[in-house]
Amino acid sequence: MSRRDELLQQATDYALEHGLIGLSLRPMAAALGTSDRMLLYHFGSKDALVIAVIDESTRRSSEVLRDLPPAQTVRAGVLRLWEVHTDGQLDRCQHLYEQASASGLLGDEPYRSAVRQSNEIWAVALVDYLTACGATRTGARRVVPLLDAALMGFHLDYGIEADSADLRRGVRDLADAVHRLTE
Amino acid sequence: MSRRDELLQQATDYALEHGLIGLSLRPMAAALGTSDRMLLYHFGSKDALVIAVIDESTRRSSEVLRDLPPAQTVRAGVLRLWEVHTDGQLDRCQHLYEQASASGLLGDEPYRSAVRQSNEIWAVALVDYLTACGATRTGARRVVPLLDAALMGFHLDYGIEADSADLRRGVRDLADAVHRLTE
DNA sequence: AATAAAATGTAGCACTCGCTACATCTGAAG
DNA sequence: CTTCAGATGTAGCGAGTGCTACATTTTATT
Repeated sequence: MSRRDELLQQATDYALEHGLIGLSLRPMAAALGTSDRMLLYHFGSKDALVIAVIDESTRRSSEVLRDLPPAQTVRAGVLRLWEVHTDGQLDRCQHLYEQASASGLLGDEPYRSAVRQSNEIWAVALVDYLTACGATRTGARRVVPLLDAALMGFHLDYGIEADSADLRRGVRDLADAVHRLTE
Repeated sequence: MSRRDELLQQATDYALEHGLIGLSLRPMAAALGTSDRMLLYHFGSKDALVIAVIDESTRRSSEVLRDLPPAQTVRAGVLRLWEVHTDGQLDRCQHLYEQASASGLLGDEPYRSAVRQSNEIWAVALVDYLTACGATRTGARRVVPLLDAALMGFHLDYGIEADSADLRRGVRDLADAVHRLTE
């Protein structure tokens, strides 16, 4: 593994823990046991580093989805998806995506492009998982926009305290709706 | 209107246009025809100013919802809600909320508290609108978590190009699901 | 008009930011 | 061993940050 790749792994870990918003090179470099100078040497600029981190985070999260054992039904699959969303690895990746997305809201680069690409990869992974749970491919594709939006919305609204009765019922309602739409 | 209130209105306008992330006092003050010194004098600190701006934005958006003529059915109401979401005033308020929410994801104050309060006010406004569209109060309350999450998710995913076929179908699916759940 | 209080302007402090110039070190090829 | 390119350390630049000290002007009250 090249030095750049090593640093990318560590930088992604750091960003997943500390967030993208307000990220600055010097504290990150210190935590990684290197210097801002080296990060810029290997990545070219802060923007390029941020893009690489977003890409790596997207890669990791879709890998999680690919390795997730399919559920018996689409309804169960959606419930499982939400469980995974609130669980360590994916939770942080989702945070990172949401931060990047919010940062790109007004069209600011590099977030806008990075987020769009990330979103496409994620949508494909979602479709694959739903089909593995028994949905037709067209049905899965049809329902992914709603599913993705609702999952992200739940995650953003209840991000910290992911354990309210309202939330649980909301997720159940979502699972039912998605199930019905893929029949 | 006190000087503070005048400045708050202008500051909110500015934040709605330029975003919360990376907001800094001096450019904002210059655009408002005042100085960072004065903003800090009237609001005490940047954090306090940001909180005030979030509150004002929340007030404006729930006012939009309160003044929105009810639709004939819940389904039509949801479609109307999405239209309003992509339309000038509310669109920007939603952007601001999403930026604040993303900033508070890891628990950072003052965003965390401000966002929670904003979210509660918004949920109440949503319930009121749904009931005005013919939903029962319990039905509306039940479905608001899913509705709010999905609307925000759509907004975040398709924030810039709010005109794709996928998105339109997603919104229609959401409207159907919400309609069914409030019957 | 005198006085207190609120509002504003000026200047700057201490700090962080991304980034760069330049020197140095390391390790493999010739 | 020499050479030379890639990797790293040191130091610092110029700009921007939130915020403050202090003086001054404006406004309202007695």
